[in-house]
Amino acid sequence: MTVMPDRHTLAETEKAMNAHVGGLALNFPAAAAVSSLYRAANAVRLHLTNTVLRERGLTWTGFVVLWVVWIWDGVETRHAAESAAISKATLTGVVKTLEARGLISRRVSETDRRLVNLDLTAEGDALMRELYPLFNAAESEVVAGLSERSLKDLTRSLRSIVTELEALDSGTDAAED
Amino acid sequence: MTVMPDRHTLAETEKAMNAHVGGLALNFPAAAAVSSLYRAANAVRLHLTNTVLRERGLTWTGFVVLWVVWIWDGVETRHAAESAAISKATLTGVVKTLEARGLISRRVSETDRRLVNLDLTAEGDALMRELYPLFNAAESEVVAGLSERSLKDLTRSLRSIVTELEALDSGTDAAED
DNA sequence: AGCGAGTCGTTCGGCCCCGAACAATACCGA
DNA sequence: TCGGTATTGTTCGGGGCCGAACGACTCGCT
Repeated sequence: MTVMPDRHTLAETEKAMNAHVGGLALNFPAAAAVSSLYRAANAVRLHLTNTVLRERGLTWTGFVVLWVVWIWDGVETRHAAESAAISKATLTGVVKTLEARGLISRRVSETDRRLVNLDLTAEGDALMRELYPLFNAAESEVVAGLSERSLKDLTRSLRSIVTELEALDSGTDAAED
Repeated sequence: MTVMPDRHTLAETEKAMNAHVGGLALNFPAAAAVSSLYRAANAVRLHLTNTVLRERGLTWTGFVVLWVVWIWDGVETRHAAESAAISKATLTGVVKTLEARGLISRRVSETDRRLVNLDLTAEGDALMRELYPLFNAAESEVVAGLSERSLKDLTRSLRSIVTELEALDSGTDAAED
């Protein structure tokens, strides 16, 4: 087995970056943070998918949608999309998949016929009751290396980024005057 | 305009969670961290894509691959896939797209005919030289709300998670004795 | 020399993912 | 009442994304 991974080291990457853009006035800590954020999110999704979800035939996004519907005892699709942080178009496809597996049901609202309500089937509910504790245990393992304090700070910083982005994006096309 | 977003509040979500799984011995801080991590990564990708990449006809992943090849002055595809944190299968498709746009070139290695070397074309190089400073400025904006100290801690914690995951995943099917 | 084991990039099938365009529906002011 | 405007979920087209299977290739061993 190779002890030294053949992928490039952090220090090597920084060196190569400097050789290319060292002269420019760039924000390296910001680049490092964004890069780490993306890598970590990907790694976590991959790990949780492979250790918990795949053997049950669920994808990450499918599980997230299931979770949202479960926690709220059924939701309208527009809220489900926002809670799962995916577009409405994506949600339509994911729900179709989950519906085909008998885990979720769609029901057009009677008071507003544009709306569609999502509910778990009995099977979906049973699955989540069994699966979520396992999923959460895997989540625990993922952040086990962080102190309680670090974990709290991490969560706060990440939420701060999300908040910042919401402000930035919503202000983009709004009136300035 | 609605001041109060109609999506569920953090506190409301926790309340609903407690109602469902409050009796179980779960790790809530871990769940909050993972959830925040995923949301933040998605939000950042969406924001940077829409503000910088889309107008140039680039996707997030396409840009990352371009960046990796740029920084290293050409790489073998296996290293590019790992650096970009995507599978080899995905890389094949992304490279095909970038190649069709004349930004990247493929060249079979002469010493080992299994390997393929990736290089930027002159056009690709010019694009990165112009684009990366803009991209980095947008990255700066994303993390502008964090103090220097918070940013550093954030990056360290995220890297720690990645490291932890690499250990977990590689140890899964390896010999234990 | 040659064969078996390992590694490389590609292909394939299935799903996620999004923005844009769309039809159905609801709401509101004249 | 009724026409304009806004909102909802869906469809469509183009890509990203992965694991599994595969053919091409290399290398160590005999």
